[in-house]
Amino acid sequence: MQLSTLCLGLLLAEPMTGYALKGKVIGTLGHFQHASFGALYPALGSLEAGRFVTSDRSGSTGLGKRLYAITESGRGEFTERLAEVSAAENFRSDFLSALYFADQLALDDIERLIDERLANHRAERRRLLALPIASMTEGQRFTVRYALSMRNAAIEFLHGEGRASVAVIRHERY
Amino acid sequence: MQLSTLCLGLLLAEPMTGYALKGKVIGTLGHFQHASFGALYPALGSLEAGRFVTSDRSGSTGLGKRLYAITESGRGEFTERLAEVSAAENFRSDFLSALYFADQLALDDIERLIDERLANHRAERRRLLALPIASMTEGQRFTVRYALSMRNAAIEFLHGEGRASVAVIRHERY
DNA sequence: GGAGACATGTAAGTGGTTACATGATTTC
DNA sequence: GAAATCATGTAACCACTTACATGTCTCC
Repeated sequence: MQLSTLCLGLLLAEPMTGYALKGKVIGTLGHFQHASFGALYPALGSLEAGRFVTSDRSGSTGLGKRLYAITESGRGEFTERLAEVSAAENFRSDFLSALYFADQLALDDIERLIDERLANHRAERRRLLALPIASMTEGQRFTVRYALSMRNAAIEFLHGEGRASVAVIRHERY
Repeated sequence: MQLSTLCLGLLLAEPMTGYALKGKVIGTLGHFQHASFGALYPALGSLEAGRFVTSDRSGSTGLGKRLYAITESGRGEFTERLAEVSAAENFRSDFLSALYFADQLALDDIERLIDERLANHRAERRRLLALPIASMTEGQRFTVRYALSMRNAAIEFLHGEGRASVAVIRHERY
């Protein structure tokens, strides 16, 4: 799903600045989407060009704060785009790519990679657990629980089999 | 990890055509990487320009079959690139993006999305289970088991909580 | 000689990222 | 008045994807 579609959906709830929009994406959709300013502002610009959002500039000097609001046509566009999304997931892992070539890697590097990945998963699990579940819609809670169950599976795997695998590789080598 | 790095690693084992390289990526790294010809041939071209691979054209007429082989400098380059990879994973999900906005979606669409995702996970699990585990290195087996444990977690979640969530949404609406 | 797999490539476009540049507002 | 956070934007680049165009080899 494109960032612009995400913006449309988020603006359904209330008008927001681009900056706030980025915070929302990172904060509440961060477990399956990303956003950078370099992508966000151009996206908002083209959304405005298509009259799917309007923007209200409060300050008049230079770059003022800009409040984006969705239009009627924007609502229609969002509904249309949402109905078209597939159930696809896009997973790319440098971690697994490296481990695939584990036989070319030093044991230290393999262990470092696994520990790093484990730390990342745990940090993300903490973040997910700290989310304000109570104030979310059921759909939003669903995404959090889904992400959580994936993280848990990954942590469990890496903690158990991951270390076992390193032992096998060590044994193969010496 | 870039496609060109992957190619380098795969060519370590034996010289191959671009076509075979793509088959390898899709077949044995498909659970965490992608490859299209439009990306592959330019990548091989720049690898050759950097003298990291050589190519041997067998047929002389037009576009002949081209066997790519890694050079000594290519081996060095691969080792260097491999040592630099981080444990990062890049996960983007249109599925979760849509579910995040479940309150804007018809119940039928929600169910369709979950069923589709479930079918995808199961198909991928079957594919992973059919892989020739015995002839793989321990690192390669590791990536398969990791992917498998993630798929299993997703299937279990969607099969159980997924349906429960739909029931909650249905209940909220009527 | 037709079908289907094998095989190579290009061009245009996409949806970003990274780095940079700037300025406003709040808090101590 | 310094530092941090809030805020907007551009330019260059990147690693792809999609669609297209072409041709070969093998098997029936």
